[in-house]
Amino acid sequence: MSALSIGQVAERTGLSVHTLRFYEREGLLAQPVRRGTAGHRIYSEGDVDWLGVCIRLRASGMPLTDIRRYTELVRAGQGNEVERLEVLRDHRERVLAQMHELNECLKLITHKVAVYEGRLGLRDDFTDCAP
Amino acid sequence: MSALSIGQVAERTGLSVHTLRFYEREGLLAQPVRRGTAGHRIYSEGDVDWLGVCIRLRASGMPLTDIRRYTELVRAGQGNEVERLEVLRDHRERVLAQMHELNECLKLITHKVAVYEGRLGLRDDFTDCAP
DNA sequence: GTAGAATCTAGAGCCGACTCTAGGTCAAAC
DNA sequence: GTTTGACCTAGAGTCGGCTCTAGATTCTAC
Repeated sequence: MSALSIGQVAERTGLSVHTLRFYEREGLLAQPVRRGTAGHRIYSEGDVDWLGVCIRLRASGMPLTDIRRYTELVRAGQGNEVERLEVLRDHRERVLAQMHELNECLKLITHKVAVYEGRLGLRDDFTDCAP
Repeated sequence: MSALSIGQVAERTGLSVHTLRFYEREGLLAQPVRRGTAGHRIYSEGDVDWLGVCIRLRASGMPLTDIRRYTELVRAGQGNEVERLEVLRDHRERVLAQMHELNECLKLITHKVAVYEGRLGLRDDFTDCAP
């Protein structure tokens, strides 16, 4: 199984080494990272995969505390699938809501862009700061 | 023209009075809020509309500094449509990127939800009514 | 006219999520 | 054999975006 240094993982994930250590302290890793000589972290491919999941969850707005909770459930092993499902479903709801919100915003922006393009392309008509 | 107190605007927009004052300090309002006797703020319907735009922009992840920049352009009046367009188009790009990211996350979650649902559906044991 | 609610300003405090610093260990390259 | 660079820990600092406090004033209802 591959063994990666924190620097290599940083490069692969796009997270800084600082952030990787920070995430570990925060309990976001499914299992404690292996250590080599002098206590250097040794990441497995599985660790990197898990980090990938965390990154996705973060990018979609899940707070660290929720990611930690989910991680803890996974770490605890089988028997808590119902709770994991709950966490995931809750987050899915929030993601969907967020997508809806983004869509509304997109409509607004697209409208405004059209207004300004029209104004520039054709002639001045004064529909100023209307929403 | 309607005249609203800060409390009424708070109720309408869902922002707190604190946040309304904060936004004003931060220069997010298209024009300075009118003041009544004793310096109490008097918001117009237009102010509320503009706040609605700000709220949308915030909800879609635009930082306050960018909203302020856009506000300043609007406040400066006609002649800077090109710059306004640039701000809007840039943000649209970011919104689209964010939607893409959310979509990826949604796929991941949906997949995981399916996995857990499958696992629960197949093996029905004491994981059923877990607290 | 007085109690209680709403408003004002200036400024402090808080929270999440990093981000960086200081001071140290260690392996390998020159 | 020392210098370089990647790594370590503990803890401090930063930043964005609010959120709250203190102390004063003013509006509203009785």
